[in-house]
Amino acid sequence: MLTPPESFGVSVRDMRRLDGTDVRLLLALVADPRGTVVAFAQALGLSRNTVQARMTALESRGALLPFDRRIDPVALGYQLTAFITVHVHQPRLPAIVQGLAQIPEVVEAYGLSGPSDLLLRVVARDAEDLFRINGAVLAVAGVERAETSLAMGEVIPYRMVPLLEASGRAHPATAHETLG
Amino acid sequence: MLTPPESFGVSVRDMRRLDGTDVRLLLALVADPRGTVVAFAQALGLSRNTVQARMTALESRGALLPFDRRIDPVALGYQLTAFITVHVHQPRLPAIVQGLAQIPEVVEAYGLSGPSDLLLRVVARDAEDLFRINGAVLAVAGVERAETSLAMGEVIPYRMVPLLEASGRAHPATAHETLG
DNA sequence: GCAGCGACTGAGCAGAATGCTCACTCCGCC
DNA sequence: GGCGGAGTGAGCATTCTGCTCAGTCGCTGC
Repeated sequence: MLTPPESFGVSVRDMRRLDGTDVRLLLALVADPRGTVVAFAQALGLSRNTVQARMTALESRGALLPFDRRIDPVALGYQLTAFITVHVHQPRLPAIVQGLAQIPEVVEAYGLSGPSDLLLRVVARDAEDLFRINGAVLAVAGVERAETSLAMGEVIPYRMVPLLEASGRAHPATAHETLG
Repeated sequence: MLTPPESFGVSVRDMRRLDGTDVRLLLALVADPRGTVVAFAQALGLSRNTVQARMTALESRGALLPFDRRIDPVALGYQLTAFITVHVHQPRLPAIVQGLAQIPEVVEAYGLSGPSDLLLRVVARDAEDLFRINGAVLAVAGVERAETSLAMGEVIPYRMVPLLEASGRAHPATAHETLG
């Protein structure tokens, strides 16, 4: 895996990769999601101006996913999480997805390669609720089989920090960075 | 069964359910993650004071998940997402989880009921990278089998709004709420 | 070698938001 | 009837934001 021709900084607007400064900013954001621009500027040893520019750039570049992601279903009363692998009549996939999207408890769905076609992440208030939801999934026209696995525990909570750190090492720094 | 209570992240938090006002605030937050307290107060027809109190309450209550969740792996150069179901030697589960946690690309992991023991969400830069990661998973002592399914598409992007709306209808309002 | 360009900086400024406190009002509850 | 929780409006010092401008630095292209 080669590093791109090493111009540093984000010169191209559509460039996907973040440079070291962006990564450090994200790390700071993780440490204090509601921190002020001023605080980050100080923490990163950058000027307020720069941080402000980077922040808006991150947003407009789509490096930040929607806020939905930060809402804990448990707080809403959905204590259970389950994963449902779904086998479908493939030609009808689009309609099936539409049908599944009607079920609020389906909080995420991926199309998969391999033996099963779809992987759903669902949340439920309790076991009975999960049973009902499972039924709702099966009721979607085109769904041929659904296998539910209850999440017994989130053994590794969603995390991006290790990747950020790896990414930071890969893109060491911009010209102006002198901090370790 | 295979649940050492403490090692699993999903502990029973003694959080009260969110009331209608909290839900409306979350909805507003989804609409504008960086919105100011003042703006939300106006949007919800509440006083600035109240919104401020609710916001801090939400945070301290743990209704908001870490910021990690909002970082898009694609922006970091991880173009691929895959799900790996893992069968393990169950008595060694805690050590296995520890081992898996060493792999940065494993961004999330759940203990499952049912045929497989673990479900991993992994990200990778490309196919070759995914192959390497798959190897790393298999190399963890105690892992007996791992089946990788590549995510071909995020057919339903992670979403909480439908649940919020349902939740809002379920908990109509607090005593002071008169707004629709 | 020099001009251009992009990234970063420091300064400045008006207006807005924050954090906090206080006094007061509702409303349900024991 | 008194209490406590939740909300309100006001006030105030401090801080942050959003924006602009002029200037520096280092690479890139001519």
